[in-house]
Amino acid sequence: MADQLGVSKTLVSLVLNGKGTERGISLKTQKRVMHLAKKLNYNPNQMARSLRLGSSKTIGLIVADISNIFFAQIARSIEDEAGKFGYSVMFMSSEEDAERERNMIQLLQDRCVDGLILATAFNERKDIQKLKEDEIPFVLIDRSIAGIKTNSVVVDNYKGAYDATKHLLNLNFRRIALIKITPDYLAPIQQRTNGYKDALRDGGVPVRNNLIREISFDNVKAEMQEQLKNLILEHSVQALFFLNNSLTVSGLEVINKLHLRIPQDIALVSFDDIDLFRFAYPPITAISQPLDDIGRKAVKLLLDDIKNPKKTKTQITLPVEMIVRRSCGAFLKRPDVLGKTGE
Amino acid sequence: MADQLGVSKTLVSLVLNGKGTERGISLKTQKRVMHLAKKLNYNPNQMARSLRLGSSKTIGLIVADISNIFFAQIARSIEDEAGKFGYSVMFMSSEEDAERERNMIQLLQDRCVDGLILATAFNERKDIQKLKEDEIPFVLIDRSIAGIKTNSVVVDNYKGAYDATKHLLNLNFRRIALIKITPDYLAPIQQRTNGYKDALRDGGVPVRNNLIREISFDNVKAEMQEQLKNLILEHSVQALFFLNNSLTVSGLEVINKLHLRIPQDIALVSFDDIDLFRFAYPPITAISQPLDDIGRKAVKLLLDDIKNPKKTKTQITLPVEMIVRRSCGAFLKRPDVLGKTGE
DNA sequence: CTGAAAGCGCTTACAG
DNA sequence: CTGAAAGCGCTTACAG
Repeated sequence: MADQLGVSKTLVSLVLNGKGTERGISLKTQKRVMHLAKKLNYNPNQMARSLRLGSSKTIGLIVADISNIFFAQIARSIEDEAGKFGYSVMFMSSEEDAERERNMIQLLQDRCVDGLILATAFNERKDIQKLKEDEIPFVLIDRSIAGIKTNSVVVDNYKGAYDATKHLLNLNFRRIALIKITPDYLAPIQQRTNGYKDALRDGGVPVRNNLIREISFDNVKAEMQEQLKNLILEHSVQALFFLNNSLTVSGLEVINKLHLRIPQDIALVSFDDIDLFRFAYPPITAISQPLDDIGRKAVKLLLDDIKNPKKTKTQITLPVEMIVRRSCGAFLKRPDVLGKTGE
Repeated sequence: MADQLGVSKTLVSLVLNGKGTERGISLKTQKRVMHLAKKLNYNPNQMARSLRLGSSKTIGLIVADISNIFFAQIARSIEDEAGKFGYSVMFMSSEEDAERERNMIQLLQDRCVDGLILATAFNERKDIQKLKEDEIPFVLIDRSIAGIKTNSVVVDNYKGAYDATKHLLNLNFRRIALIKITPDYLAPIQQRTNGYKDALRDGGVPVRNNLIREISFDNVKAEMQEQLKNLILEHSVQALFFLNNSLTVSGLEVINKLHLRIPQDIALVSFDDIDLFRFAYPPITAISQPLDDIGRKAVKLLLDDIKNPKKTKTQITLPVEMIVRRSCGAFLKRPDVLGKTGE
């Protein structure tokens, strides 16, 4: 510590925290302190600081899998936005496992994060309720939990799915399968499923439950193959609606392996758009989400909440956009396609 | 604190840290402590612990951009491996900016990380030298720094680039351009460039410096368009070798826009393989890197170094693999292609 | 077998 | 205008 100056650490601390003038410390002394601090490249130990202040200037981020481009991109914007306000971020991947997530939250709390951003795998209110009771600031992204008021920034899943399904319907597809991921209690999955069902009904097409399939998060490859084979070969499905990007990628793989042509043999739409879909053959029609915005808004909400824990929580729903490419034959509309897909 | 038991916090601390028996605390007391700890869901404050112990069980990760799938995947495996040993990871994106990176290292040090994993943007030995002097454990990934012994895990860039170029040569391409990113002082870029040059020379093709182009990290889109146009239209380039995945993606975009066919009008190879390339049309031939292995090995090296700072540093070079797909016409070898590409 | 005390490096209420 | 002291929540050397 800089008692090389013959002053107390109190004084140094005061000056370094910008409370110099406020506390009436002579400008001369302030200058001296600042100067030496710079020269010594002195930075206060954040650990000690945090311990004293009870705030670590760190936020925790838990997502299903940081290597999924969807979350990676959100993580990037969170890091960026948080950084502007002097916050660092610690990330963890829950792998859609609630128990793992519980541990991670504990870990993060032990590390005294000031707040949490969660794409939570929790289905029950209980866990979230606990967070509220513990009064740790947090905001839910991507997935909200029904029946409990929290900060959240999600996307209009219902509309996205409705639009995607309607798009398929407009192109005269009738046998449209839905491929979702388990755990399927997650809000977005349910909302998307509802959008699909309602669009079907509104289009006069009955919802067939055997065209709705679930694939588990940790065994996508094997199950996808099985399900698609069954769906396409035995249930004459004409179009596929995948509920997230990894599902679509994996589906694409299987379709290739089966030597099926898109959209002639099978059409498809993806919820969640990634670079790959622009370059795939053919380019994939997808519902695109405003990832940067999700991250940015989440940080804003969180920092507000940290500063002002008593304020009422706010729910943000961001719009999605359908990017029509060629995986449904939208730009083709050749009679043979139409003929084939009509029922 | 659990003085509900009528014992001292010394005792509690001892028991919780597994030093109970070693210190001869009665099993009965130990049980009682453990029990209450569980019941109260008591977890020691890591902040205080770290302050006392001088170790935070946290590692810092700095990469150019966490949203690049290349780094995201490495981050995932780092998180995973580190987690197994009770370490959490804090990440930051340097955007290839050395000054930014310097700040981040400082930030991370202030936060008392136990060690650093860096895909560094530094070109000078100086910065790395400083890390060594400060005796903060670290390991370099993806990029090593010439002339200084540090822990590092990188990939055989020279061989990857050599193979890719030779592959192109074997298919009778002669006018092969190299697209790299600036800053181009980064070791991998240089090594890859050398691999390209040597393969050319060994194949009896002179190295033409005007076929080697640089694109800056923060302005890829605009520059790519300009460079490719010039290269293809004015320098009759037949094949493109992109030095990383974002370059390739951006290149693909421009090629599409120019309505050029791959590989008939222009062939290409990418260093670094991503999902997209399997599904692109046509699928892209690429040099694939063992991402998980990079992350895992980096963590191992780092934890070793933390435990044993005096040990000599170790350099790991992992092999790469060329995945031949169809962007060079490898599977076609139609006479017209061969004829067209011969010089 | 168990506990009182010191100290990790800060910040801030209090006193002068 | 400046400083001594307490305290954030731990761990550990020391004493009994």
